[in-house]
Parts: sequence; structure tokens; C-alpha cells
Amino acid sequence: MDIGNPRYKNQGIHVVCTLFTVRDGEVKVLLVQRSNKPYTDKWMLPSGAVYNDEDCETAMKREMIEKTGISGIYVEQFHTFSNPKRSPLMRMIAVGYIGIVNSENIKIKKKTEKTQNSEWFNLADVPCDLAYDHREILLEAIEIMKKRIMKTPIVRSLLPKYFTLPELQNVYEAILNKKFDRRNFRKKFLQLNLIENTGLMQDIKGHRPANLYKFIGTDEYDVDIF
Amino acid sequence: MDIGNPRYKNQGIHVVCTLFTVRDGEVKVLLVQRSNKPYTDKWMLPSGAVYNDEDCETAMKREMIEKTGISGIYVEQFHTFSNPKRSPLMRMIAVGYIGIVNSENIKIKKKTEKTQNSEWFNLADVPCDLAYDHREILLEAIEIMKKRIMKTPIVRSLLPKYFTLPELQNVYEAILNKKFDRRNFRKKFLQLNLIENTGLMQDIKGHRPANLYKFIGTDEYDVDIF
DNA sequence: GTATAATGTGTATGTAAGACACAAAGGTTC
DNA sequence: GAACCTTTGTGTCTTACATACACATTATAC
Repeated sequence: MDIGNPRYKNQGIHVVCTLFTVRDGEVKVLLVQRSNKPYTDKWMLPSGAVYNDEDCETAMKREMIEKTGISGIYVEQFHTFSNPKRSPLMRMIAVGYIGIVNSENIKIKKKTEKTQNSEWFNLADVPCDLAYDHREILLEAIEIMKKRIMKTPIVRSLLPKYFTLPELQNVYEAILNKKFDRRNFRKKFLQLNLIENTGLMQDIKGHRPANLYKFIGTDEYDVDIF
Repeated sequence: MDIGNPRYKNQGIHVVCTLFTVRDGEVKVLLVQRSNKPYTDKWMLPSGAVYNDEDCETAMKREMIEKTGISGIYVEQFHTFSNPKRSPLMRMIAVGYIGIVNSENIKIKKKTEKTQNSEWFNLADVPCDLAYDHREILLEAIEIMKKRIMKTPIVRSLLPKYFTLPELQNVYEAILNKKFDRRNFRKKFLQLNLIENTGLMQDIKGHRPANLYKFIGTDEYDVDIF
């Protein structure tokens, strides 16, 4: 192999993470605000270079810790973006990941070496002029997340360890932006055998408390609190 | 951005194509045999470097023409492989694509600048010691192809312009390695509204000829005959 | 104890999937 | 041309799943 061939010299590999959460019935995505050139002050999806001794998933998790302080997230690769003009600096492709977390107990870093701020944005409030091609990446991630939400364990990490069926239903309704019949939703989800009733009750005032459920099996996707 | 940082210097981007076909009721994959180091004489999936002025899909199609002479194929990205040790030469990630073609009328190049041979292999006959991590890539591609075969237009390119329903069923049976009931298969496929009866009849001797069908809509995935 | 606010439950209907057997078309053979 | 061979083409019944829909229950607040 002709490593120095100018046709494919100076290529770079980035990872980019679209991290979603649901709070107050709204789907939100985590963005960070740049402090450096290019795209100074623009918002972007958390992203960064892959080191030569890492695979992309490892790099993505390291970047998330460095730029946002969030660790232990479950992510899935969804698409690799390779438009040759996507970065003005150099030839850079981006391997895209999707993640979902329960943001209730997560404190995000606001300021880091390369970022001046970080925020959860409602999808409707995301600025149009994200850095690089991150708007395109985000739009594709939203579509794919909707498709996967019914098919992969991605939703586990959105809920606390114990949750009620109405809470679960609210999450699906927020993400898919549609309403479900309560009886049908419960019937369908329960027969999937993914969750079980703990026998515990929700601690709430003002109305009948709901049963608490938990996902059957692993707790491997628990999110560490930073 | 610190372009010269040794932590992410000298990275390379490859594309790799798992091109399937079905012939004589068997699923086959196209492999090429290397002539250069490393992995001299080993078989591999067609693959190559992405140039700095191309996106990955363009590079993949160019590589296929250069290494196999096959053009005009429809492909879908499926996964990016990034194990830091996957290439012994340098840090190299591979963006993986899946394609399917009707190989009946395709003549493949046998010898090129970097390859000494190319062949369609039955899946059971693929050598275990493919170059790089191509065995792993192939195994993942097979799984994903099986899932997508029912959901994307990928199967269009496997059949000639006009085909019979039994031919279509044979293709699905070969790929999924299971038998379908003829009546149920026809009922299901016809109600998808993807194909239409042309009114023409198959030209065959020895038994009742079948109706010829065609895919509704575009011919955009026609494969050029080289 | 009465009102309020949410949870929890069963049935009936429509739609898609899966199992299953025989007639029809064309060619070949005698 | 009659009988036979090979493959295509077709309908119904059963089962599972998706959808539509209304009322009783549990707790708190007043």
C-alpha cells in the first residue's frame, strides 16, 4: 500500500454522537457550543477524533466523557458520513452513533477545553446552523432512532431502574409523537416479556399510585451519575 | 484542529463491498484474490481506499469497477469497522456496503493491477482465512442482508427485468434458506404492490409456462453489462 | 364522605399470517 | 390424440396480532 499517496493522504476519522433524552414529554438532544475555529460559537453534536489505538465506539464514549461528562451510555452505530466537503479543514469522515439516556440524574459539564456550553435542546429548538453537517446527521439520527425504538434495547437507558407503565408509554408517545391506547399499549408491551412488575408502588400524592416495573435481565445499560 | 497530532495521524479510510448473487438456488459472494502484500494470494472482499475528493459510496463504486469490472450496482451502507488492529499496515477503518446483483449477464474481470483472480463463492465454500477482518465483515453482512431483503429494494437488482413468481420465490428461499408455501408467498408479495403482471408468458418447454412480472416503477437499479 | 385525578382491566372486530389440496397449461411419449 | 409428466396457479379455514372502546379502582384533598 502506498501510504503517502496524495489521493488519500491526511484523512481523519471522527465520531459523532446524537444523544437523546425525554423529559416533560419532550424529546431533547444534547448539543455543545464550540469555542474554537472553525464554526466558533456554533452549536454541534458532541464529536471528536478517533485515536489510533481506539475503535470508534471507544472513542465515542471517551469523547462524551471529555465534552459532556456523561459516561456509561449505551450507543448504536447508525451511519457513516463521508461527504468530502463536510469539513472545511481536512478530509474527515464521521461515524455516527445514537444514544438515549435518562437525563434526570445526569449533570452535564458546561465548559471544557474546546466547548463553552452544553445544553439539552428540544428538537424544535435546535438551531438551524449547527457546525459542519451536523444538522443533516441529526435529522437522519432522528429518523433511525424512531425506527429502532421499537426494536432494540435502546429505550432501557431512558427510564430509571423502576418505572411505571404510564411513564413508559409517555416516553414512546413523546418519541414517536403519537398517542397510544393505554390498554393496548400495556397488553403489547407486557407480552414482549421485556419488563416485569416489581410489586412495588409509585410514591406519589394526589391520585392512585401506579405499579413499578423493571426491565428483565441485565442492568448493564445503567447510566453512571457523574 | 491539530492536524499533525500523532494520536490521530496517518489514518486511512477504506470501503469494502459484500456483493451477493443467487444462482442455481445458491447464494454466492464475490471475492477477489490479492497479488500484493500483505495477505499475498489470500482472498478478500473487493475493497480499496477512499480518495479525498469522493464520498464513500462513490469510492465503493469506483473500486468495484476497477477490481471486478462491475458497474451500476445498487448498494447500501451497513456498518463501519474500526478495530485498531484490523490492518497490519496502518490505522485503517472500513465502511462496509452490501449489494446484490443478477450475475447471469455479468462478466467479471479476472485480473487487475492488484488482484490475480475473482470468483463467485458459495457461502459454504468461502475460505476461512480471508484477508484482514473480511471474514467478520462478511458474516455481519450476511446477517444484515437477510434482515434487509424483506424491507428494502435490494432484491430488485437480483432479478432480470421480467421474472416469474416462482423465480422470485426461489431467490428468497435461497437467501433465507427456508421454504415458503407458494400460495402464501404469492399472496403476500402481490399485496405489497411492488410488482405487476406484464401479461407476457415465460418461454419454456416441458411444462406449463409462468406469467412474467416486473417491478413497478423505476428501472434505476439496472445493472450495466460490461 | 364526597370529589378529584390518575391507574388498571376485558371484549369484540378487523387484518395479516400460516396451513393445506386440487385443477390447469403446456410439452412429451406412445 | 390420449395418457402422462412437470410445473404453474388458485381459495378457504384457522390462528395470531392490532385496533377500537368504557368502566371500576385506588389513593389523596377538601
